[in-house]
Parts: sequence; C-alpha cells; structure tokens
Amino acid sequence: MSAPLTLVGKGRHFASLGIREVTRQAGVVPTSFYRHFRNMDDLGLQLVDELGLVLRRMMREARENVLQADKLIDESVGIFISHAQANRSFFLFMAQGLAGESRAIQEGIRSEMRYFASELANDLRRLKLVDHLSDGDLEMICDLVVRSVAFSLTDLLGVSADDEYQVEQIRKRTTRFLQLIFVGAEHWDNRRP
Amino acid sequence: MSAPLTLVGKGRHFASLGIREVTRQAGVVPTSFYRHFRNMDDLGLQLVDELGLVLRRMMREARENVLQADKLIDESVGIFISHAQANRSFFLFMAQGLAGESRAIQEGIRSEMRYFASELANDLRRLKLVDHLSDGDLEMICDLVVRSVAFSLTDLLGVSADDEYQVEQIRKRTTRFLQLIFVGAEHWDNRRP
DNA sequence: TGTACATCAGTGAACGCGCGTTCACTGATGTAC
DNA sequence: TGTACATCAGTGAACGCGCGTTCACTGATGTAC
Repeated sequence: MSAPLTLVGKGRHFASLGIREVTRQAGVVPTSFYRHFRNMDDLGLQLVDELGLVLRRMMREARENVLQADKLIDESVGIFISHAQANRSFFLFMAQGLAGESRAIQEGIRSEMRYFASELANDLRRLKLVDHLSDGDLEMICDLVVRSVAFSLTDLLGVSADDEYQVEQIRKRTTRFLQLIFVGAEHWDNRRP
Repeated sequence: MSAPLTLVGKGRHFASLGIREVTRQAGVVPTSFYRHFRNMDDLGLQLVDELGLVLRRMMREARENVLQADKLIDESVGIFISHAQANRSFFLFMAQGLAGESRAIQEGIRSEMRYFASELANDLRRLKLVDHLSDGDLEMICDLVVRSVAFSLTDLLGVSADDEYQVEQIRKRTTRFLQLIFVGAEHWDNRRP
C-alpha cells in the first residue's frame, strides 16, 4: 500500500498509475496485486481510509499541544505543516483525489474534510471562543478554515520540503488567512442581526 | 483541442488521457496529434492558455455588471457560477491541474489565479472599499477570496449542473464565505496596528 | 510432540490488446510570378 | 488569368512494448487432533 504513495511522492498522479507499475514499485509480481485489491479504485479507497487515520493523529496532537487560546492559530498551523511534511505523499494523494477520477475517492476525501471541520467546531465551542455564533454559522466558518488550510497544503506540496524560506512564507500566509477569518467570525453577528 | 476537454467533462482525469484516446475523440487519426502538439503536456499548456482567456472574459463580465458596491458579492458569485457551468470542462481541467502531474501546468494555473487575485485587488481599490488596508494585506485578502471561490468550484463541479437545489446551496455558501472574509477585512486593521 | 490439512501471499508463463511513435503518402489551400 | 510550387492537416500501415487479467503453481505459516 505504500508503493503507490511512493510513486505519487515522486510526482506521479494517482489516476495515471497502473497495476504493473505499482506492483513493480512494491517489488512484487503483478498477479499479487489481486490478492489485496480488486482494482486501482479499490486501492485508492483503502488509501483514503488510511488518510483518515493520519488526519486523526494530527488532530489529536493539535488538541494535546494547543493549550492557550491566543496561540491557537500559530500552533495549529505549525502542527499542520509539520504533519504535511512528514506525510507528504499522503497529502499529495489527498490533494489529487479531490479533483480525481473516481467519484468514490473524491467523496471519501470530502467526507474526511467535513469530519475535520466538525471536530474543529466542537473544539472551538469547548474553548468558549465562539459563543456568539449559531451552529450553522460556526459550521460554515470551520468549513472555510479547513478549506483554506487544504489549499495552503497544495502550496506546501508545490515547494521542496527543505526550502525553509518558502515553507516559512506559506506558514505565515496561512496563519494570516486564519487570523482574518477569525476576525471576521468575531464581528460576524453584527452582519446578520 | 476541445477533445480532451470533452473527455475531462465526462469524468476522466487529464493525467490519464492518452494520445490515441484524444485523437479518437477528435475523430482523427493518431498521427495527426503530432501536427499540433509535441506531447500531452504541451496540449495541457495550451489548454491553460485558453483557460486564461475564459477567466478574463468572466472578469470583464463581472466588471460590467457589478455597479453597486453593496451587491458586489452576490453578483460576482452569480456570474462566477454561471460561467463555471457554461465552461464546466474548462474548470474541471483547472481543478485537476492544480494537483496535476505536470509542474508546468500547475504553475500556469497558479499564475492565472494570482493574476485574478491582483485584478480583484485593483478593482476593490478603485471602488474605494478598502482604503484602510495596506497593499500587502489587500493582496492577502484577495488571494483568500480567490482560493475560497476556487474551492467552491470543486464543489460545484461535483454536483450535476441541473441539480438546482445543490447549486443554490453552493451559491449561498460561497456568498457567505466571501461575506465573512470581507467582515474580517473591514476590521482587520484593529488587529495589526 | 507430531502429523495432516487449510489458508493465503506470492510466482511465472501466457493471452490479446491498445499504446506511443515512425514513416512515406495524399490532397486541399494559399502564394509567386 | 493560369501555372508551378510550398505549406500543412490529415492518412494508414507498421513497429515493438507494456498493459490488465487468467491460470495452475509453490511454499510458508497457522490450526486441529
């Protein structure tokens, strides 16, 4: 299962991978593929499941480390970036899958993102940071946050992992995006009386 | 050149298209491909150029139709959605290319988005809506706007074009995203004194 | 403890097929004199 | 106006190759008695 990720990490698109290619990378005969997966789509879906685990691990780490509310954004973005670097191939796969060929994979990734957004909403409620917002508005705001971060992900995956200057730029920019969104959230109820 | 777009419109991923497949769709013998393009990447780059034209046309229409500042968001989102529907395949190609195989295509699409963001910044300046923002902050905000809209695009392309209910949901949601961002923009200077 | 059997990941040969790319070609259209 | 030539999109046959998938197989590991 790590073979396709390796190939994706090397710049290939998941949609263009073939069974022989994947098994070759895995150092195994093509026939073995069918012992584990019905076809490439099936493989993709299993990768989405594993992606879910990676995201949950990331979320847990964020929860453990973000203690003060005022550092929330900075810390979270930092954790996100370090996880994205550590699981580059996984996140590349995720970015590709969002506009991918298989509707099922697309849906899987979307649903991971929705889950992520709803967990974020829970956390913000728990921290009592968003008492003035309705559930619907909070959900919308968390969705926007997750999307912005996901888009930053594609920036991050576009630059070399050890280009520290660029990575730092992306970190700063993402942080500012989130700050802006939260400034909007603070003043949101004024707009919808 | 419209043949690959047709295939993308049918749910295929550009990265998985072959020369024979494209020429077959175009109703032409495979050899003819080489009269026009060196390879699939070359084709992709030419599509990016054409995509630029589509975006510019959309921008022009938005400029002509958005006269009152208070309707700016509603109108722009409406125009965006109708163009996205009218050029579905083009925008699918764009969404795919962002995480695609070819670095050159990726860069091309990114640069279109940057151009779009900077034009938006100009327009907002011209309308005197953002006098309190520094150039850097304005640029950041416009970037976030463009990204949010681009992400909504992938939502839109995921639903059937004639599912009016879903399209309307996406329209509303995108509008709210932008409203939130602009509320944040209004109060932004408070945060960075 | 030893024997018999089930399970299952991986093997290797074989298949027919569609792929990208080459080549010399045709035939329509535009250009020069 | 008519003739000669250049340009260029499209043709069709051919090539070698890698693809997905099938099949009967091997050999290691776990389980039952």
